[in-house]
Amino acid sequence: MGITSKEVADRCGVSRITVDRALNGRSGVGEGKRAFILAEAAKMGYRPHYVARSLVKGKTATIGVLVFDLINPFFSEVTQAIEKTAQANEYVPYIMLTENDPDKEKVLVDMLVSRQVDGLLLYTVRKDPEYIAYLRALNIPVLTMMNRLSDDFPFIGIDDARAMADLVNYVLSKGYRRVFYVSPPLRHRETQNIYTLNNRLRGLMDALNDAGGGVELTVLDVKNYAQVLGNVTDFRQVKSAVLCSSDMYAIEVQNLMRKRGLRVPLDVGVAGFDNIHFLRYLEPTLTTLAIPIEEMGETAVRMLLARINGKEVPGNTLLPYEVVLGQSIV
Amino acid sequence: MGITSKEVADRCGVSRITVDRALNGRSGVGEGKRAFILAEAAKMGYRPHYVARSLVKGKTATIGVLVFDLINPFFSEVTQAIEKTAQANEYVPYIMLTENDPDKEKVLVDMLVSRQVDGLLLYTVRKDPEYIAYLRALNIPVLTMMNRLSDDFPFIGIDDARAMADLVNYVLSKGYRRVFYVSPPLRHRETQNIYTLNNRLRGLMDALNDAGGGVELTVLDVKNYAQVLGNVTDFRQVKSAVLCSSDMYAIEVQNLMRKRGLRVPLDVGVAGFDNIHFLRYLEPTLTTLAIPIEEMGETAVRMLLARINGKEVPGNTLLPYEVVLGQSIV
DNA sequence: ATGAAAGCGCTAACAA
DNA sequence: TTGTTAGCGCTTTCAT
Repeated sequence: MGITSKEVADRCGVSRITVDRALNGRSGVGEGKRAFILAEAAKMGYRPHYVARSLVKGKTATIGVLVFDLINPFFSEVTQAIEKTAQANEYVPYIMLTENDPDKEKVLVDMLVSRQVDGLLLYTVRKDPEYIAYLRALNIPVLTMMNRLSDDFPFIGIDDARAMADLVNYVLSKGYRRVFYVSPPLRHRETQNIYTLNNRLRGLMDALNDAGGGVELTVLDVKNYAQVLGNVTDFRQVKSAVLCSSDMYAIEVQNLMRKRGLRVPLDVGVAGFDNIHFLRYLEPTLTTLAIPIEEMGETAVRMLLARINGKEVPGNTLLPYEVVLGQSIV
Repeated sequence: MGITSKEVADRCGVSRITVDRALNGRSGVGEGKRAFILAEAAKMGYRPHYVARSLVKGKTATIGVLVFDLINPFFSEVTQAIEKTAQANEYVPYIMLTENDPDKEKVLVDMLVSRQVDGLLLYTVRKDPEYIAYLRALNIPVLTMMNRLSDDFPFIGIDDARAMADLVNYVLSKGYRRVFYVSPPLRHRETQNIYTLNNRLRGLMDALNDAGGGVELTVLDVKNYAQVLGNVTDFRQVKSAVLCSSDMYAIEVQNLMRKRGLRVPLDVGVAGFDNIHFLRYLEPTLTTLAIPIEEMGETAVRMLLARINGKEVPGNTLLPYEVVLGQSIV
């Protein structure tokens, strides 16, 4: 295909290794000769062959990244930060999507490891012991994000339970006494990794308990939550709010309410979770919990690269979060 | 690192090549022996070394994908389709973001080629002849998407001009006689590749011309378009609509109007372009132009893989589009 | 400062 | 059916 270092060497009348030294800025080649070689190489359109280099070095300067999808802005935003940070460190990420398919997750990890990624950054949807053992046996750094998997792998995320509790306390402080909680199905607790979702629900429960009762809670972890919510007509009887496990649900709920002619927050309050970039386009502004999405992607990559370079990293990194006071809760 | 095929061979008392044949389903190995080797390999945790294979095959089964960013849903959606299609064909995409930086674009292409991608799929922001010559000299298949670059590289997209014209004709048919057009800056025509944007503007102009005048047009290709639009108070004097080069602008405009207490579409019409997935969460529903985003990503990868496999593909692929009749234009 | 030899893990071509 | 030889393009000893 391309020009090889051998061809450059022949052209310059030196050995391959001398070309290598010149090209990679290593010592052991005279300045004049180095300049000459560089010029010749450029003229010939020489380009280093990363695959060959990887083979001999045993490092590819790639990382494998597994996320849910790219439709949910939370993931596309964190993925963007991951790509940016990797790029800045001259690593290239393999970005692969699991789409909530545990089997696919395993296949993808296998594929990535075959391609000799130097490390893995996982938003995992699995949590079975076989998978943990499998990952451990890979003998490459693995970092988990948001959905914690096991003590074997450093984790980065936020304290979801406390975050949700803080958000709920804020809502309660505004006098809301009836709460609907919208979340994806929480039934598959045993098989799927829903660490994050579980913690958010737990935080909600804890906050309500600590408030000493008196607040009515309805958990809507069903696909047709919109229908169920649509049948509720007496939002104003008790001051009511719909809390959501993510901003995407909150946006849906806001529209649902608008369609029914209900005003947010006058008739019913709404709160989200994540603080995706997209919220800036919404009106009324959404009360939500800000995860430092960009910082998380960036820190995750940095920590993974540190591990790859043999440095130790904390086993548990919880980033700061913030309750965002929007107009949807008053 | 991992187990090599040589180790499996030693363990099985055969030669490396026999293991290779067994593992890759090639002929030239007895069935009993094959089964035995496969079992041993699995037991030992053997995993093919893709880097070594790539080196000898001269193919990496990777493609380089350059897109703008992942924040804009248009790109994250098309990228998702690209990843999915690549994955289904056992290719892995390197997804890299240019963020509208022409210099970065070149650096990234260089990096990808060094990593021996089998082909490139570009949403390019450059269009200078040097770049075209450079890409041609790479001698690997290059496919361009949305922003056409040159006849040298197959292109996939939609007929932006006709699409915009169709959309505008629909708007005019509703009696709108005053049009504001919101677009990113169109000034850097000479240096940046704004093929798509240019065509959309041209389609708008053409449609207005064909309508025989009588329609007032204001092009807002400035960063502070919101301010300018904010100063317009007489939307209802002449039936007015704000058309946008993309849905993201249209969403911003809708909110802008809502903030000012103006009703869409009663006081002013709004139309977007792209039909991003996110629109389903908006109210009132947006009139827009549907690009088959998923189909585009899928077809682009398919065509690129066809080229990689030595097949010819059309130089110009225009996908069907559709005017989506939302509530924001009546 | 320069080069020769060896090898990363795999596979294509040829031999037996 | 099985194995040997050679080599992909590069880099790491070790020698000169």
